[in-house]
Amino acid sequence: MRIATWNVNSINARLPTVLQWFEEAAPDVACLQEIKCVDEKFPREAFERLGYNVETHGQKSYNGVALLSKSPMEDVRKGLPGADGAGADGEADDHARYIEALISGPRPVRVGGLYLPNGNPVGTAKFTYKLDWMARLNAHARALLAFEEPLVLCGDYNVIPEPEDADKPEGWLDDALFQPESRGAFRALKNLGLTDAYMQMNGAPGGYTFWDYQAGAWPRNHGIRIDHHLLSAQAADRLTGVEICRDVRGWEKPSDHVPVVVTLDL
DNA sequence: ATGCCATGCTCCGCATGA
Repeated sequence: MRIATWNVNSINARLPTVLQWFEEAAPDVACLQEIKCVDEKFPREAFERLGYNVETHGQKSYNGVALLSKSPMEDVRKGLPGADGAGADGEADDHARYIEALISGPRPVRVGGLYLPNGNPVGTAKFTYKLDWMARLNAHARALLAFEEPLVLCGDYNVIPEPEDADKPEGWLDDALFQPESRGAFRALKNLGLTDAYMQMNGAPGGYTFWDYQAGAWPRNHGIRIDHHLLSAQAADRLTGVEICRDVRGWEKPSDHVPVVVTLDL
């Protein structure tokens, strides 16, 4: 069972590139982020032709997540608990950033796909929203872990966990992705009992998943590792591989993120 | 010190991203 995450930066602007990768990589499950469209404008048929069941939690212009699976999905959830209620400032949270389903099969696995808020600039409501969202994710992860089943929470976490996860960490010191509060909230997630799949399987510095479009970040390899798979113990026990599809960043009309795929022996 | 590049919409300039 191969489970992918990929922030595609607009599914409709990226469709030929995304389909090319799906035909080559053929993941069993894929979580997409930043589809940047409402459900009705998601190119559902293109993925159904490749054999996928499609669930979307879309939004106009910004954010939006999708979950694709070759096996049928059950228990589909769109939005974190509390996410469609009130945020810390009392305003309704209408960001489409989380989708989850139980992937059926001989050994079911629950997969949550997430697009964690960027949080820049630090010191604004955007940063407190990021931390508030991470607290809600923590509470939901805690509830899911109580099932003691294979669980994968993957997506664009918008957190650089450690200095080794950036080519130029000094350049990120003032950024929301590398604040002590952001890193601490990510660490708190792991401390619930979740395993960072990349660190378990490889852990070598330089496993970047994002390179900015600007300032020649890709040719200079000024990357960061911010797309992660966090695994429950029951999933981590069966983890056999992690692949960062780095070459996709060099394709024509690329996303600024690349796909990351974990393999579970389920 | 700023913008660089890319996206979608309010569409020819703005907001957002990381």
